[in-house]
Amino acid sequence: MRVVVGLSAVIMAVTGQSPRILTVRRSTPDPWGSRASGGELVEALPFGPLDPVVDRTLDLGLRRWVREQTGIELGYLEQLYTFGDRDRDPGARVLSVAYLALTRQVAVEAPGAAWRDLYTYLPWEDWREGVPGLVGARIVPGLRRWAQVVDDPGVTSRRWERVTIAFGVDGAPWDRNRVLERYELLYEARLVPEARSVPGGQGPDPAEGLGWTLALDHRRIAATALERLRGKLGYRPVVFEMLPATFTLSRMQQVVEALAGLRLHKQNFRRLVEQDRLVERTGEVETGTGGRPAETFRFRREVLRERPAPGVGLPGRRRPRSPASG
Amino acid sequence: MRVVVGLSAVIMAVTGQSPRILTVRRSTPDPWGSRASGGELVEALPFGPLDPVVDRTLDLGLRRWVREQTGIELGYLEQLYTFGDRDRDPGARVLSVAYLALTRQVAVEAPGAAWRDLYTYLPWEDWREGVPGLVGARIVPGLRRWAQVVDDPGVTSRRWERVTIAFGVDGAPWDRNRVLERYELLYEARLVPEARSVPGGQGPDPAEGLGWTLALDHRRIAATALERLRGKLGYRPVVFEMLPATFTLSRMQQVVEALAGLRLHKQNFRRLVEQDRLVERTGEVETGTGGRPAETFRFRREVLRERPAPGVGLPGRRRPRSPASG
DNA sequence: CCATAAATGCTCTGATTGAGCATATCGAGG
DNA sequence: CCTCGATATGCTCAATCAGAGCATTTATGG
Repeated sequence: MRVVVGLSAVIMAVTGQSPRILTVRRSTPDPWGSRASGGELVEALPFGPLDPVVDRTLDLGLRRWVREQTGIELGYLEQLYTFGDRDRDPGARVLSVAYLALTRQVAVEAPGAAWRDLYTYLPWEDWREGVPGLVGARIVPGLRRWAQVVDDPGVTSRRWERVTIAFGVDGAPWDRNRVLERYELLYEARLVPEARSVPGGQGPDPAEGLGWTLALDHRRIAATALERLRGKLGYRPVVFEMLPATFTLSRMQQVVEALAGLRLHKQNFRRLVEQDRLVERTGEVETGTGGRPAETFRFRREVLRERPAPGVGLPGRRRPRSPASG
Repeated sequence: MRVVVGLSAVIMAVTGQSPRILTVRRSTPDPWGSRASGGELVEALPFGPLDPVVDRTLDLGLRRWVREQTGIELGYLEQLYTFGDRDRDPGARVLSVAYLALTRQVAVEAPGAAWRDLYTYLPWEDWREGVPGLVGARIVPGLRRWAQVVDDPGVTSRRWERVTIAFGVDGAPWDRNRVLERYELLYEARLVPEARSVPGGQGPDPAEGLGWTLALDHRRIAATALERLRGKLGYRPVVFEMLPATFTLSRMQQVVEALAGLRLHKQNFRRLVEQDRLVERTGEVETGTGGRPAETFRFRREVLRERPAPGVGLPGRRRPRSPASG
């Protein structure tokens, strides 16, 4: 059996309050073929083949076809994970090396390409307005059922433990970084059918499906990307890849909140980034924000030489204060 | 050009004070061929092909051939990175998916296989006895030269900035997690020739080489593994994968120190893991340690449901106290 | 001029970290 | 039996930090 290697990209930006990813439309049965194959069109992450002769490195290969397909010249790029389950794509053994790219949002002229709100696909990850309704309404019940349908009590309890840890049930805290674990639980419990199991799969899923689907296992790739990015926010200055050269602290906070999926205390956020000397004032102000004009800042590169792990300092490193009951 | 996919494994354990990795001997020119190819023998990470028909997932494929080749049944396993530079292996386009496996040390009977101290290959990463001598003696001078040989002052300053950040020069702090960055700098500066550039490459490098070499880019893979593991120590209970079911806190500290490459304050270490309820007492003691008997502990699984990111809490999150001069 | 909306400044308190001093307990040697 | 050396384990102190909330400044729109 022949092995085919492809490269997929999660290209992320933040517009307004939304974390966005770039998607394209591809035909269902043969995502490798061109639009001619006549199948149904589904939304997918941009992906392309590795050219083993031309592309000196995997990174360069990805940059090449992203440029060719969308006109975007990628900046920050990082390898995420290589997916290669045998039944991923029936027919051939497809290995797909997934990448995460961060960018300021740019217009894309490619046909079929669009920036979509990431939480459209992973709605349970957005806690900015509090616990998302569907966690209590559908996810937890669904997962409880999944844990309980098996006869073996050992399996049930192992499954349920995973649920509590991943979704913060039963007094466990919500860990914003366990994005992939959550996705995989939902997948195992068949609450988020991947596209191959839902031939029609476009738009919000019928009946049981949660969130919108993407082709193949692309939603899993998106989850991997979000997990990586959330983790990295805290110890590498990646936010700045998604901000213009100068920006207000409010804007910066907005971007962080969009990615972390939670609200932050404004004054503390400001104190942290200033005290950590992650940014410096430009001296300019930005007016017209509806209130007092905001000073603008820029990333202070020198921080890289001053602190070991410069990042934005999100909450949650703290031990929960002694719980009432053990 | 045909693409070949292989799987390599960094199998780690800690014996005594040493973090070890499992290595095998392979013939130089054709690492894929069997021992018959007659070339020189070099040390390499264990690796094997992906069987696209048999192996349902990449993980399972790796577990399969590790079992077949070494008899080891792997436990904790995590994908690290996929290496695929074109000139990685002259001749074919080789894609190698690298994995990190953690284990308690076990005897391996496979011929040519051996447990080696990881710091044999990356000696500058071990700060347990203070700054390793070769950092000041050879690395920093070598990198300074590398930064300065170019004419373009922009290049020089960018190179030097990378050096200061990666190696903690010029007042910058040493960041134990930037393992890969350090390796890549040394590689670019040709201070750690990879095996293909050193046909004889076994044993401590002659003249300029730092540390022992491994076949191909396997030393880079080992660096990637160490970086990942050091990072994860702090927020996932991975140490326990490398400890027996019950252990003393001193032993646990020893393992953490071996991996993190630094010494920890004993009383604080103990306070942290106990206070974080990462472990619980077994009630037993272990005698014969040369002093007061040590109580033994076991991993407290429930911590996963109590804290968002349970790990061992290494130093370094704190801001450096106001430096004498800005 | 007044109300509203942001942006920014500051304070308070409990936790948490980094260091160091002090005590307990075992084995070996006299 | 007593002392010493080696660990293990307990506890305290001060500096720093995180989480919350109150207060002030400066725009814009009646």
